[in-house]
Amino acid sequence: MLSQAAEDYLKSIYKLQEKGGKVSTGVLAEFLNVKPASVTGMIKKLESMKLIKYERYQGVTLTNAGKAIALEVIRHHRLLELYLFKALGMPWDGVHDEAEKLEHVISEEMEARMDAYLGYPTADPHGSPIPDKNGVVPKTESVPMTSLQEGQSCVVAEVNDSDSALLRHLGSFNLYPGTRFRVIEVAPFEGPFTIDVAGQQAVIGREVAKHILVDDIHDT
Amino acid sequence: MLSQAAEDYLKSIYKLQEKGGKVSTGVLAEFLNVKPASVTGMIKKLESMKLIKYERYQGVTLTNAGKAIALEVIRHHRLLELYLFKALGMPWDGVHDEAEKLEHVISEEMEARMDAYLGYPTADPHGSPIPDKNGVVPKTESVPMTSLQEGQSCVVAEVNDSDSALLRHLGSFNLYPGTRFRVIEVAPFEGPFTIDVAGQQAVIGREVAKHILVDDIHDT
DNA sequence: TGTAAAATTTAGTTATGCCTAAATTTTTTT
DNA sequence: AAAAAAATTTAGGCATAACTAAATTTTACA
Repeated sequence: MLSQAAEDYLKSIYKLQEKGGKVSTGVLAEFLNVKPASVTGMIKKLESMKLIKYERYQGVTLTNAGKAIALEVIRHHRLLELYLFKALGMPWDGVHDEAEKLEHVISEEMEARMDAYLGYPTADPHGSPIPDKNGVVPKTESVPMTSLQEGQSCVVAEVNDSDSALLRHLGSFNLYPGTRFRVIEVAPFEGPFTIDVAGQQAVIGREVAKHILVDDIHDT
Repeated sequence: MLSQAAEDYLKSIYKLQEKGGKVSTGVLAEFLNVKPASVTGMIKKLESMKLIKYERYQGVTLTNAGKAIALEVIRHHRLLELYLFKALGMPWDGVHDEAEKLEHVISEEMEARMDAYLGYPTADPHGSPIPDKNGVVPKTESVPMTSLQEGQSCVVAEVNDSDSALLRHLGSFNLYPGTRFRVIEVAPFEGPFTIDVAGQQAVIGREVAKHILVDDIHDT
């Protein structure tokens, strides 16, 4: 059985790999909040297990076996988030931390039962796609909110799930996945976005906007 | 934060203390499936944290602080068992293993939400009492099935939750907590019990009967 | 292109919690 | 009460996964 630490490394490598760019020792260390020297150690271990490929001073890549485990953990995480949200009514800014702990310990049986209870969902409460049991990740074609122009309307597709302060902030504007809004104004020089959400105006800073992916864009 | 291993020690000490008799290094080791030498080590650690009291070569006792943690873990375990059984429909012989892992990682928030969902229950699917949030354990006055006489009728109060083969066996006779049955015959020389459960006869061996606690006994 | 800066790896340490084997203490038996 | 048996503790190791500090390799720039 794989350790929780190892599972976290694989999950992190997957996420960083997804964002593009090479997954270096330093980037991984930063992401996992450990020192680079510690990452070197775990990399060797995972490499010896054939879960990643590694070239000294270069970076890591997941093997098929490693990717399968990463996706399994991510599936657990997102199913748990949605389950805790829907079945237990936990707030969307609280489910991430809980899922982070539970994802490593639930059985396949429990995973399957949550999946069935939820009706085989394809996205968690933050809009992130839930890989299916075969490791197939639902396709999405969402883009960062920062690429929007004045006058465009769109639907929130996905928001970063790990920053609960951000999530509470978005919640205060009713900016949940599925919510449609329209860009009223984009302040010049990388300034904030003023948007209209269900008749209410809200001002969203650049940094926040980077963490919001949107979908179904229309020019109005 | 206390390690999972330490929590398991405290929980085990509590359970062994409950059964009466001194909780010696050897008994704890046997119960936890580790070697006595390992127990000595953890005992020292828990003692230094003032969670247990210990006298060399004598045995351990929980302090109030230690007992509080033990009861918290047991509360998690039993709430989880009932939750998995009721909310996710997991079989009663499967919930123990899952709860064993989850009990160490759920938050107080999740505990409270499961508690509310379940209507503040006082017993798990195997009839074991669920301590409340203040560590108060519901009183029960059940006795081992082995103390029954021929002709007596009673209700199943509690069965050992950790032996899933036993649970499946009992399930096949519909012997769940709350089920009433009557003793038809007790074979001599420590022999098996023949009982009547809802019109069906069943033969229950001594060893199995030891793991069944009963309640509400009537002579018929 | 050579040197300084940055990134990475190696070497050695720490903490947890388990193990075995040997030493010690307690209990039981004769 | 002494000797044998049983229980417990000590001593020394192992694996995991982190850390710091020092050495090495790569990259970047002047």
